[in-house]
Amino acid sequence: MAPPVLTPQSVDFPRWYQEVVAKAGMAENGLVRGTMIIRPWGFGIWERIQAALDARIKATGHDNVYFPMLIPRSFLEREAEHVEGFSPELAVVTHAGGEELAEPLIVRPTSETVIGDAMARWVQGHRDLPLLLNQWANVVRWELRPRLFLRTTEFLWQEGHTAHAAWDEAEEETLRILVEVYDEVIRDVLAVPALLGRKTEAEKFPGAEATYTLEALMRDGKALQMGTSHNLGQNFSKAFDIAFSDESGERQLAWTTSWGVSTRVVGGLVMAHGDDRGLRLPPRVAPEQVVVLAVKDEAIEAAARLADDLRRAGVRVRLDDRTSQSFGRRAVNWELKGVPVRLEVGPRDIASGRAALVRRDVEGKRNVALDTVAATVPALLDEIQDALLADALRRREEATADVADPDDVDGPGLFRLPWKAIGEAAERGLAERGYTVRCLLDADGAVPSRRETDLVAVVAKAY
RNA sequence: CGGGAUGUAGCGCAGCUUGGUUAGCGCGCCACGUUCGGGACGUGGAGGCCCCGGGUUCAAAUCCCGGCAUCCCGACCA
Repeated sequence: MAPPVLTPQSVDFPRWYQEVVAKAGMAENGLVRGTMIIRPWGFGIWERIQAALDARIKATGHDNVYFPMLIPRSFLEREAEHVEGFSPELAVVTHAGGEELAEPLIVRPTSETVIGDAMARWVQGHRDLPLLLNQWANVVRWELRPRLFLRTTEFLWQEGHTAHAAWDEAEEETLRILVEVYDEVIRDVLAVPALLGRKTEAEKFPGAEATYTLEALMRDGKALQMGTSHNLGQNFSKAFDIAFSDESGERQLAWTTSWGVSTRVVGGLVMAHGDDRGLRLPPRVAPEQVVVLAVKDEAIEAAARLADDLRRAGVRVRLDDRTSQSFGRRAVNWELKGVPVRLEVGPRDIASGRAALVRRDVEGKRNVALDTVAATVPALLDEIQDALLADALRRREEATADVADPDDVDGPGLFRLPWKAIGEAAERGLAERGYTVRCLLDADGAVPSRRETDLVAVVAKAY
């Protein structure tokens, strides 16, 4: 037996993560500290996520736009909490064109300010509302401790920015994005079950009135924020004068929202599903859903035919006919990359009209008929998609404990306890021990409304 | 910004203490052959500003001074 491909998760989870990201060909460090080179396999996964998000963002009525990456420093300073929140992590351009700039430029850490400025011009009357915008962009935040995908200096994301005529419309928008866009993609595409809730005052976005979040459990018992949606109230419309004339001709300030999902979710996908052999990709995000592996030269032709059948059945398929490499090496490699299904075709299979089918999500191989298997694969991919979600949900349930008191919070996993039992003082106490309130839920485990008082806090260590 | 460590081939490392032939090993890469149903093996080969700058010395990867970069542990975060 060859030595293990990866450091086992149980031995050193962070090391496992770094190794799997590198060996699966997902990403590596860039030349500048904290930056990331996303390799084809990693970018392929991101493109699938991006497509799923983009489709739902458009389906809910938003239009894509693009704003510049450079922002005058004075702009950021308009919203007090916002500057305070971001100023430590800004990258600033002080020189350009061979000269020192009169006003330094900020490389955007997020775009509320520039988009707010444009909105102030674009919104004049109530008929201009709601204004529903989204942009795909890169942003820069000078993070102190970067980790590939999870926290990089520069990252890719989408940021939605909307303006509304009334508070409840903004609130509705904030929650619609959370539920109809983010949760759907994270659950149905990434097969990651997330808890949807509200952030505490301590954890909310700088400048927001309320921040909603999707929190997912990773395999080491830590939580990861997969996305956020903010109701900005009138904070930014005050700062940027986003105002409109209502039906009665009164001048009113608009209510705005912003929301984002970043390349961080790729890291979440890795840590939610990956095992000691590598990635386990849900079929809907897998750049290749099936690999047909020709065991020997004599089998290449039959393998190619099978790959064609699969392609016609609508499956993203890759033919591996690199017979100059050993079978074992290739098998290990596809497992590292997490391709959901592998079909092995060798001379012995051809002789008996079959192929060996290997699912990445479960142990074992089984024989299937070479000429009919293609037709059954789409249903099998759905089954794998569901199985990964079920597995992640089961893990989360097993790792969730109900406790009565902050002092009972100890060890990995999620802890549910009454928010009243914590409060803002104990929240700081938990933070000293490395725990944060990930989100607040209502008594039924749903997103709490603004007025609810009987809240449940979910506490965990987080990335 | 504090504490710790490291910069030598694409990657992982040895050599440095005690300066001295042509700087070495494993993986990877290239060629050929034998292999090939779970990380194959043999033979041959390519690949180095030993992080940068200065100093000591007949002689520096090795000793000294300065710089830069990266990694790990804490405080900030999508």
